[in-house]
This record gives sequence, C-alpha cells and structure tokens, in this order.
Amino acid sequence: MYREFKQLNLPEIDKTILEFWEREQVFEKSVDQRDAANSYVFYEGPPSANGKPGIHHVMARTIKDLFCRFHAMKGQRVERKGGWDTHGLPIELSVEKELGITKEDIGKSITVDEYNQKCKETVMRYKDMWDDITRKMGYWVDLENPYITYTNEYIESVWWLLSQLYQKGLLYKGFTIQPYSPAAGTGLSSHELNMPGAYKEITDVSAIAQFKIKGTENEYFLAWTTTPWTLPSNTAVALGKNITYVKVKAFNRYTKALTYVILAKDRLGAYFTEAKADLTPEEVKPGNKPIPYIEIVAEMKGSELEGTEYEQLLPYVTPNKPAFRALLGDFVSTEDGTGIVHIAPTFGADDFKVAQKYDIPPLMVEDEYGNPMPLVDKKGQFVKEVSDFAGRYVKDYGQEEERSVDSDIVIKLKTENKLFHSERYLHSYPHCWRTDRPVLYYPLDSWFVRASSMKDRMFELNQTINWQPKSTGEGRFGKWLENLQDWNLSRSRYWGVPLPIWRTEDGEQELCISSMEQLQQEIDKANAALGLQQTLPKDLHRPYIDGVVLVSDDGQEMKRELDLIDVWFDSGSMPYAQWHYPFENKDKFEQKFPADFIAEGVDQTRGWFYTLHAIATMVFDSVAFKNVVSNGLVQDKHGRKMSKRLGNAVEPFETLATYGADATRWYMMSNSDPWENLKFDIEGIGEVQRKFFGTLYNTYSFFALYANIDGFKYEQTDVPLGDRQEIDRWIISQLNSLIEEVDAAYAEYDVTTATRKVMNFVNDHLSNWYVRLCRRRFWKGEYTADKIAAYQTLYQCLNTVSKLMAPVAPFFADWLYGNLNTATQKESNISVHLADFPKADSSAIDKKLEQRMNYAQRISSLVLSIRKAEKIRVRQPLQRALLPILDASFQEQVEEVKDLILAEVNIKDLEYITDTSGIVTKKIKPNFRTLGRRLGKQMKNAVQIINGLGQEDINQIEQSNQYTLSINGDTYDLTLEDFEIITEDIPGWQVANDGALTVALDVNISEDLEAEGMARDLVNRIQNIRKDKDFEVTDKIEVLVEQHSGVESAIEQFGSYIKDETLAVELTSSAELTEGEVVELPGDIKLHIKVQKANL
RNA sequence: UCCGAUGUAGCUCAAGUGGUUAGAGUACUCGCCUGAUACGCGAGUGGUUAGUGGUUCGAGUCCACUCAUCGGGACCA
Repeated sequence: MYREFKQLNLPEIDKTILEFWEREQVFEKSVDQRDAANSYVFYEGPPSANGKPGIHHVMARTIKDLFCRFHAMKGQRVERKGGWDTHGLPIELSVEKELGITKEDIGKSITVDEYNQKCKETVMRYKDMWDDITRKMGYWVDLENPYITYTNEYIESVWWLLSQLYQKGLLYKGFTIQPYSPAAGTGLSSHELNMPGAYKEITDVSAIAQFKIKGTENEYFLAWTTTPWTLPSNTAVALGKNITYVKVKAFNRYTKALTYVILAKDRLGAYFTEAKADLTPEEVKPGNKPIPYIEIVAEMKGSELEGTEYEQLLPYVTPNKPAFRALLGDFVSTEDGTGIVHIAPTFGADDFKVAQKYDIPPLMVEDEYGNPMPLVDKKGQFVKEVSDFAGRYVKDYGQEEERSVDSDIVIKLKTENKLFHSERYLHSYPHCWRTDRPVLYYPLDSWFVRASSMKDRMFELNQTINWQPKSTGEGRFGKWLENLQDWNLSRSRYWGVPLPIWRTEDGEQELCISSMEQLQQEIDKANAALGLQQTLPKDLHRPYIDGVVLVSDDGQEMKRELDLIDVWFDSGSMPYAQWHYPFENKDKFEQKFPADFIAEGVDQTRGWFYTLHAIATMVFDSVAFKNVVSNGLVQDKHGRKMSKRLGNAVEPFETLATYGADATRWYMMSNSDPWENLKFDIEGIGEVQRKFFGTLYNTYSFFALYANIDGFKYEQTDVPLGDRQEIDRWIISQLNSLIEEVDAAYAEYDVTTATRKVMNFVNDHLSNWYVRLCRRRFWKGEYTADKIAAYQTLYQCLNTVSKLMAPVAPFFADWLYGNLNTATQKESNISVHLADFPKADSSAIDKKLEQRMNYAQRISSLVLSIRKAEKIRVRQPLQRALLPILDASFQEQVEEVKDLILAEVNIKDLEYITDTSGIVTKKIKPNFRTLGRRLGKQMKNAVQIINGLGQEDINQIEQSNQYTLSINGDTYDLTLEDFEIITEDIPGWQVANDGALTVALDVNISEDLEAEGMARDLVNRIQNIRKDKDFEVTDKIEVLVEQHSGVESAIEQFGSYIKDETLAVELTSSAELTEGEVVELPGDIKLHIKVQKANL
C-alpha cells in the first residue's frame, strides 16, 4: 500500500525523515557507497560558533549542500568535513565585553592564560545551536570529526605553511601606517574604525604652510593641513600631475612680506580676491580670508614642478636621505586646500606610499634602544627632539593646557613667515571606540606576506577557476588581485595563532619554526646553551609559547615576535591544516587538493576566497578550488540589510519550524540566482509551499488513492512506450527532456534554472495537464493495460521528480521516494540520496510530440479565451472551431491531439482551413533576423514595402515560396523564410491569436447545443446536491425536476445522459414540485430539484 | 569620494550571439466547486524596460553620462 495522508505537513516530514536518516545513517552510506577514486572534493568554510546562526547561513549552506548531494547522486564520493573558526578579534571583543575589561587589563587584572581560556570557552558557545540548525536544515556535513582552528595540530600546519613562505622569502617585517589609539595604546582594525560613532565631527586648527623653494628669495609652495602637529615630520609635498598651478605675487598677511606663492589655479578664488597691481602691504589684513594679490606671474602643470626642492619647514630632525621635494600623487585633488598636499610619511598611509615610491625617507629618531621611531611616541606625545613641543600631546588625550599644540605650532609658523593662513576647521575624524579619544595614523611594526610579488601568478591561476557568477571572479576578485597589496599578518592580540618567529634582540638573527619537532630540537639546543629547563608547551597559544626562549647560532637569546597572525590565514590554511598536513594524512591531502567546489557569500571575496587562493598559489603553485559559488546577501523584503537594530532579521529556527526546511531552501534557490541579493520575503516561502510542494503532494495523493484501490504495485513489466497513449508518451518525453536540462543546470552550478524547470514540469505539465486530462483513466473502468500504463507513467514521473529535486529539497524528495518505493520495492535504495541521478533516455524524447501537445495547450487556451470574451460558459458545447493551417505538418500534428482539444474546450469538431484565400485576412511582416543581415540599411524601405503587401501578394508568396524585392534599383530574391505571415482575422468569426497560432470559434448555439449545455448544467446541479447530502459515490438516486420550459428539451434529448452521469435510476419532471433544492440555471432559470436515494 | 553590482508590471523574477505584440508567478478584476488539489482552475487588467544622449536599418540588450539601491575600498591633506 502507498501511504496516504490527511494533508501536507512539511515540518512533520522533516522530523520523520531526519529520524530516518539518523537511524539508518543515510549520510554516511551516501558517502561510503561511492568509490574514493571518483571523488568530488568540497571544502567547508568554517563558521564561528561565537555568534548565532542566521537565515543567511541557511542560504549559504543550502548551496553547499545541494551541489554535494547532486554530485553524490552522480556517483562521486563527497566527503564533507566540517570545521570551526575559533580565533579572532570578534571573539576577543565579546570576551572583553562580557568580563567588562579592556585590552589593557589583559596581563594585569587577568592573566593571558585566563583570558585565552575564556576565549576558548566562548568560541563554542553556540555550537549546539549550530549543530541544531545544521540538522534541521538538512545540511549534510561531518560534524563528528570537524577541524578546529585552535588545536595544536591545526596550528602546527599553519606554522608549516608560514615557514614555507618564510623560506621562499615571502615573509618580512616592515612598518605600515595604521589606525592607532594612543589612549588605548593599541592599533585598531578597520572594522573597529567602521563601528558606528567612530567618526565624530570635531574642530581642528588648520594651517596653510609656506614651503620655501630652494634657491629662491621668497617663493613658496602652499600646502594645507588639518593636522599641524604632523608638520615637523614633513618630508615632501605632493602635487597633481595634470592640475594647473599658478604663481601669485602677494603680501603675507601676517608679516607683510612680499611673497610668490604657488597653488592650484582652481583654488585661487578660495584665498584671493582680486588682482591689484598697486597693492600695499597695509591693505592685507590677517582677519580677511580671501585677500587681494598683486599679480599672477606664472602658470604651470603639476608635472613641471615634479622634483622641485624646498627648504625643510621645521628643522628639528635631519633626515638620513635627500628629502623635501615636490612629488606627484594621484590622490591630490583641488576640492579643498591648495591643490598641494603636505606629506608626512610617518603619519599617513598615502603619504607613506608616495614617499616610498619616490624614495623619500620618513622623519625618524632613535628610541632608547636605538630603534627608529617617529616624532610622536606611542602615548601621542612629541619626542624630546621636537624641542619646543617635547612631551606635548598632539591631540586631545585629556591633558589640560592653555592652547593645543596645533595652535602653538601655527603661532610659531606665523612668526617665522612660514604661515600663509590658518583657521578653525570642522571635519569628521576617527575616534577610538573604547576610549572615545582621537585616533592617529601611526607607523606600526608588522609582519607581511609579500603577496604582491606573486600577484601575476595568482591572476593567472584565477583565470582557471570557474566563478559563479563570472563577474565576481573577473571583476571583483580579478581587480583585487591586480592591485594586490602585501598582506599584513600581524595582530597584536592574544587569542590566535602565534607567529612562529624568534629573533635576537637586535633583530639581526631570526628563526622561523615549522613544526613541533623542530621547536623541540631548538628548545633542547637553547636549554643546553643557556642552561634552561624549558619543555615543549602543551598549548601552542600565548602565553606558553611566549615563554620559550631559543638560542641563535652565536649563542644569543632569541625571543618570539609577540604578534599573532591574521585569523584569515587560519581559514585559508584549512585545505592543509584540516588534515594536519604535512605531519599526517599526506595521501588524504593529495586526494583532496584542490577542491572541486566551495561556496560562501560574496563578502568572502577578499576574505576566505582570497586567503585560500593566496596560500595555495604561494606555497603550492596551485589553485585551491576549481569551482566557486559566491552567494549574495540576504536582505529583508524591502531590500534592506537585515540587522538586530532594525529588528528585521529573520529567525531561521522559526522559519524552518513553520515552513519546513525544503520550502525554505527551495524558495531561496528558485526565487533568484543565489549570487543576486535575495529580498527575503516569508510569503514567498508560503507560495513555494502551496504551489510547488502542495501540487506535488496532491499529485502523489491522487496516485496513491487510486493505485491502492486498484492494487497497482508496479509488478507488471513496463508497457512499451509505443503501446501507451499519446499523452503518456508526451509526459515521458517531457520528463526525459527535463532530466537533461536539470542535470545540465546542476552541473553548471545553476540551481535556479534547475528548480524552476522542475517546478514548471510538476505544476504545468504533470499536474495541470497530464493528471487532469487523465483522471478518468485512473478511476473509471477495469484494471486494464491502459490503466496500468497510466499508473506506470505517473509513477515514473513522480519517482524521477523525487530524484531531480532531491539536492534542493532533500526531505520531501526522500519522503516521496520512500512512499513510492516501500510500496513497490522497485528500487533497492532505502533513500533517494543513495540513488543515482536519473539518466535521460533520449529515445523517449519526441520533440514533435512535445510540440503538438504544446499546440493543444495553446489552442485550448485560445478557445477558452474566446469563450470568456463571448461570455459562453465551458459547459455549453459549441459546434466547431476553425484552424488556419500554418504549414504542411501542422494539420497532421494537431490531428493527433484533436480529441484532447475537443474534450478540453467542449466543442464538437475542429476544422482546418487549407485554402485560406478570400476567407482569412493575413498580416505579413518581414523576418528581421534573416533580412536584417542581408539588407542592412535598406531594411527601412523593405519594411515599408513588405508591410504594404496586400492579401493577393501574401497568397502569391505562400504559394510560390518566392518574392522579388526591389529597392532603389537593387533586387533581392526572398523566400517564405524571410517573412512572418499570421492570420489576423476571419471575417464573421470570433478570433484569437497566440504568436503564429490562430483560432476561430463558431459561437452559434443551436437548439440542440443549448439543450446539451443545459443537460450538463443539470448534471452539475444534481451532483452538487448529491454531494451536499453526503451520498456515497456509488449511491443510486431518483431525481425529480420541476417543470420548466427552459429545461424541457434538455431532459427530453439528454435524459439518459443525465441519468448516466448522476447514477439516477429515474429522472422525471413534475409541474407541482415545491420540495427539494432550489437551483439556478443559465437563462435566469430557478427551479426545484429533488434528489433522493433510490429504493432498490 | 573611488570601484563593482543591480535597476524590466504594485511585488518577486524571465527575456540564445542586438531582430519588431517585453513574458511568468504573485497581487488585483471577472468567471468557475463532479470523484487529486479553492492551499485549486481558467480568462483578463497592468510596462515611456530608472532617466538623458549616442552607436545601429533595428537597443531591455552595446556605449557615455545622470539618478537610485546594495556591497566593497578610501575618509587622507
């Protein structure tokens, strides 16, 4: 028996199937039954269990899951090792928040050990929740043996990778300008800077300084700055290559000295009013912002000024290399300032970069250990070399002072004739989110991966990767690789993979550790040389690893560089570290590298996708993955980002519990391509549930109901296709076409097409055409070969659909498959996920058959459309429809499906018009596709000529299949192919068109037809009454109809038909009937009908 | 501000290499309850394809600019 159900309950199915999977270990079997030699390698991008799973995780994991399931069904072995990302700043921050501490407390009020212990506990906080969502959404991944990034084994593999980079000379120490909070004494990540409220509007003193050009008496560059405290560190000025500059003769407003100042022509108006040849110094007052000038003495492009040397503005410290020159920078604009930018390489990222390019040194002094440091120390105070301002804070760090150091610097410049102008300036400036104090851009020591040196190779290898969508790979990722910067690995944090580099105090000698074994050897060596008792730490994290002192070849102590590495390196290491490669599982790794498939959100483009690619390229000269699907964001239904703050985040557990995993998954995959941002609308899931799963469920229920009655268990051999009805062969043909299309779509990682095709097949073809038209075959008559053929056909469709949908809707598919196969035992698999993906039988595909059924559907639709327009109900039979034939095969084709059409639209006959001349009005159009290429510019004239052709000409063309077109003396021989001819109208008939198809309907209703229509309505009313009275389907009845002129002939002519349809043993009319039900019939007829069970 | 993506019916999405009635579903209107399904079926209304300009015989499709939304980077003088 096939199981029958009261109604569709997807969440219930989820539960049942989930239990079944676990009980039968279906996932394990689906992997184990496939040969390792035919592997499909998938890498799981590790989530962090530190946060709760969201609906976007369901999205991303649906994609991962479905392609793995698909390939498993295609016969490949698809192992899916899970993983957890356990390190990183977000975890540290959440721990600090919880403990109510800041970074500064670590090592003081809490030991590093305790702190890291706390991180380790926190990191798996929501693991249960993640495991739960993984189960409930049907994501098959091995959670028993996941890789965990904080384990010693994982770290050891990461170390090995780092040492590989180190040996290739790809790891170096340098400094970069990074956001740094002197108040907190820590560098800030860009994500901390992007926290809401980080940028505040503050007022600073801005200054336009005069940089005196070397070898001149009184010529100056004017450069603007909002941070006068960086002026002592100035070593260059930057100009725009294509910006036009002017040299202006003017008086200094403070000193009244005659000067020639250079600034961008576009900025002239911001600082100067008008030219006055006889200007006197007294006319220029300090308070006036724009001031008059004497004249413009020269004009030049920025490029002409490149290399111009000037005198140091504030000579506290002398640089060790030539400096103080004009450079060209593409970041220079004329939107504000002077079009000349002051460059302090120690305090600006752009400054640093452009200075490096021109080999201009930063201004540095030596600290107490002799190491170089900038003119401002890590507390934000000027160093002693900046004599007048030594010890002063450069920004507001809570100190009390009369004037800010910026103001004092401005005053100093003013008195030395080095200031052009100064004013207060309101701008937004980043602040430390913990201390609320201003951030400085500050040079910090960091370890870098020389990724830029490998960018060409990365770019090349990227071209072999199949990106879905393509644009992300070529555009976003490709562009990123083209402009690749070195990878800053350093994080001055506690909970992460420690950098395995030990250095002597002078930094002259260093050692990069590549394994525990090597570390042990080095420890032994150090113990011997230094007389220590060190042992290998049990935990490779800080603080234990920090305590390890090693020894250099010449006997010096070596200490570990205190940095941790960027967590992104952790996750990019997973192809190797998940197997503890190269220390274990060498063969395993070799089998599983690179991945066939990975998938994550687009936000991972510069994250995981990049780190995987970079490490694989640099260490193995290989791609890390061959196919990648990057999915878009999940937004709310209005296209806004989901966030806790807006309260529009969708709760995944709730969604799964309400709609079931399959409807949710199916909705997300079918609604739009996964790489588009998904406007997540919960009603869309409801729609999928109703329209797709509901329909498929009903189709199954229908099948089960009658198959159980007839005892169909698919015991008979298949009825040969040739012996089955046309409509059976049609749906089988459609089904096989569907298999081909869906298989291809999945293979190309195009799940949206796959799901839409399946949906379309189930709704339009299977349910609404095949089953609807075949209903009678299932319930009427004996258990004949034809009936068996119908069952076999429908069974095959359902069974195949279950396999086609299985990757996306694994629960329902397995439920459906199970219901079918437990009854028939036709396939030996206990689960659809152990089955092979269906193979299309191309011999069963009959495109001509598909075409003629398509005609049948469209012709039916046209007839119904005319009925509707003419307000003639379908129950009213009509005599005939006319069909102008399109081409030779058309009539033949339609003839095959004629009976279907007649029954479907309730007409008696279908007639073809072959000789259409004089009967129909035709319309002719040029075929733009064929003619456009040939005619080119003549097309316009041709259109005019062709559209002007009359009925005669059209007939002529149709018969002779040739036409000579002449335009302006040129002639072209055209054939029927070059035209589109459609029947527009049949005078005197009601006509409808659909593309080239035209249908005319005879809407005359003869008395006979009217009576037959009435008879059908009577049947309908009587059946309704039967149903209202809850009669059994098999009950015989007696019918008494009130006498009425409108139904007389119906009862007379079609009495036996009515009796037959309603199982009436008697049908009589009576003039005086006042009992029974009042029914309304066409023609405003109201009368009584009395129905009662027959006494037999 | 720079880079990228997107913009088609009220909403969610389609429209081979440019080819002439821009299609589905949903919503809405109207009509249909007889043995699978009203969680259904049928028919209809609904578009200046964001805007402007260009290339072309022909543009939703190609190009330029503008606007809007989203994402990423920069926020520095």
